[in-house]
Amino acid sequence: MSLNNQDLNDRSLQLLKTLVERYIHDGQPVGSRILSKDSELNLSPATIRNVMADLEDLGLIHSPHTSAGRIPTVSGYRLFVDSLLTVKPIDAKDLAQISLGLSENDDPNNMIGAASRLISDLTNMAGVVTLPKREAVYLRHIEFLPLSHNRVLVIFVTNEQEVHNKVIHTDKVFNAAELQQAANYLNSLYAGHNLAAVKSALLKDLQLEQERTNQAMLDALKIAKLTFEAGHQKDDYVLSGETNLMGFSELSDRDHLRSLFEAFSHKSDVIHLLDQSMKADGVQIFIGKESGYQAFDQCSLVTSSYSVNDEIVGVLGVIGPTRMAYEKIIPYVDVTAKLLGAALNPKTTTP
Amino acid sequence: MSLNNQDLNDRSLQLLKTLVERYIHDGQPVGSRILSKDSELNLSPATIRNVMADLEDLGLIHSPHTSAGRIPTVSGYRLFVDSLLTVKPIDAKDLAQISLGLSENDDPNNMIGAASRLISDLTNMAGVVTLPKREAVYLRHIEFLPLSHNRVLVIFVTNEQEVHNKVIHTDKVFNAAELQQAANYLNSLYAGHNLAAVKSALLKDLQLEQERTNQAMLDALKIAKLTFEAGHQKDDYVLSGETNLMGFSELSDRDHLRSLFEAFSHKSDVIHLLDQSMKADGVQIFIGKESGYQAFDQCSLVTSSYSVNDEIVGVLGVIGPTRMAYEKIIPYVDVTAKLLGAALNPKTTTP
DNA sequence: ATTGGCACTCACCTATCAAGAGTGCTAATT
DNA sequence: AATTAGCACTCTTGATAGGTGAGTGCCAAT
Repeated sequence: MSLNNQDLNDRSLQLLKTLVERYIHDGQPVGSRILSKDSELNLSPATIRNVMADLEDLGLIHSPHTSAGRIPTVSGYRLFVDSLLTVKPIDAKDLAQISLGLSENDDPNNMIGAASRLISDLTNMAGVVTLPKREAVYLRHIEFLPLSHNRVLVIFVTNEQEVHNKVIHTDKVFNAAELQQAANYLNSLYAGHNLAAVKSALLKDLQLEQERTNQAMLDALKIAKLTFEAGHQKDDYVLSGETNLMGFSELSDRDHLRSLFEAFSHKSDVIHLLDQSMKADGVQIFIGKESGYQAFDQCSLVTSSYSVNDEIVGVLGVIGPTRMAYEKIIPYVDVTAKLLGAALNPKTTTP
Repeated sequence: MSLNNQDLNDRSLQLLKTLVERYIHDGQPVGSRILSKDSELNLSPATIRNVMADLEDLGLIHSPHTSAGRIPTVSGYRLFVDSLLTVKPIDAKDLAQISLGLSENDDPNNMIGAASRLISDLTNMAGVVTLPKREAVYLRHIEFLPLSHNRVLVIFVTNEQEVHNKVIHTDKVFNAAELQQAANYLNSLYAGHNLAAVKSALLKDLQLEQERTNQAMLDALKIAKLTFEAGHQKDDYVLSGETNLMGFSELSDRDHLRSLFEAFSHKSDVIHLLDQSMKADGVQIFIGKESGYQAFDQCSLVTSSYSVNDEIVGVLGVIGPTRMAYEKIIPYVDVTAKLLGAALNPKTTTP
């Protein structure tokens, strides 16, 4: 109704704030009487009703039915978290729990799982953390082992300590010694180089070598080509505490729960959402249908990217009902993401 | 009431059978009138009622309330699946789907996931497959890479193509060359040997070497000890189609669903159950509380172990409501387990 | 041994009613 | 001109009551 500037005065905002807080707190539609007592404005319920009617015209709140109180809409929540929210500092005990929980691990993969479990336990909602994925991934070491027939097991290490393995099918059958030689050759040639660079160098070298007809090296390059040609990056995340979501009455409708959990198993939708918050740093919030996915209808997603060496490598987040205590959740997500990044940071290098 | 032999005549059993079938089919308590028409015995409802009263005394069926029909108890189901069931042959199209689905993969881990998804899709319930775990696991190849400080990345391959990796902390700092030498030494010493044997040999060799004071070899053995000392076998399984379970009205109670899904995430209970069916070969069935776990109250678990080279290495199963179509599910589980075993069988070895 | 008949039980559906919470509007108040 | 009291109205919620139908257990007849 475009009453925009006129009606969004301090008082309306103040009332919207208390309304949202109150609704988040006890899940019941908030009526004028309650709001009149809850806010410190000393206004009569009648006045409050007028203001609420305005807020409803603006699409910030709405009534489930005539004789119920008001509930924030998505826009209402959005305004609330963007401008009205006063975040609470994180509890010292919880902070300690996070640092401790993250310091217990060496293996990055375990660390991701630990972070996911920590944030889910602390918030009593679902925790989700993407596996770290670096832009610059360099090849550290490669190794081949012969399998039966013309199959070869490839093991290669990237970025300090990330181990990958796959099975490739070669044109001819190689024995262990030949493969060892190929690996040595490739390691001397490409170790320490960016993987993207390796791939393009590979094609060039392959052509060059083809002319020189050094069979052993040619074979090595061919094997390497097979190794790196298919994308081996698996976008994935670790989810914990999904079952916490079953405790929330607003999500406990069976079909709703089902589509939510189906989204969790298919992963692609969640990945896509998380990828979006990968771009920004700092905390990002998706409220209800803002995400664009039907399954997340009554859910909000609070995320923060985490960084290793000032490079954003992943996202940590919490999934819960739209009606969640944002003022607590936001700092928890923020801090956990920061601590996770720090914990993943390789210890100061020494030779 | 120990009327055992007398009352469990063919007629009673026949009626129990049709009762269970009917209940499985439409989920409603079965009354005497329906049963009278359903069974081919041409008995009046009154007679049926007498028989049902006997079956109830024997604890095979029970009434949810006075004026409802009868439902099988756990014992009733048990008797049904053990003695009364006539399994249906598997659908040819589905059989083709299974073989096809399992033949598309090279990586054993992918294959497990595929099997889990296949069985869950075909049965419309939850599919679960344990990762294959061989009794006899032999060391194939070991490799070390230096990390920062005194940390070393260990990669070792067991059983043809299973790649493991872990980070160990050594007493002193090693460089790449030293580690390479150690790996060579250990490979020459232990490659091809059973892992258990390697572990014990390690301790012996360590003592021997300590006297001879060959530092390089001593170091190698020490590193190996660190590598193998902590149990690195991770009992795990791949679960698919959990969300299918949300569609069954008898499980859709929120708390029930929650404890079920919590059991799925904690894994240990499920693992324990699956381990039990690892011992037997052929299809095993746990009905309702028979499993001993509260969470599986209204669920049945149909499992079959699967074998590679005549050695049982894992379990494939289906989790669904107690009221499931056993006559269809059983052969599906059976066949899928067999095909999975076959698909995992390493191709006939050639040098 | 089987069956028809009959009284009885219980879940389930529907209608009705009263209470309570909350609203919107209007007129009075500040 | 903003605020408030008052009032009629709406809609949910919970309790109560009646009716229906499916199904049972038991008894007497076949």
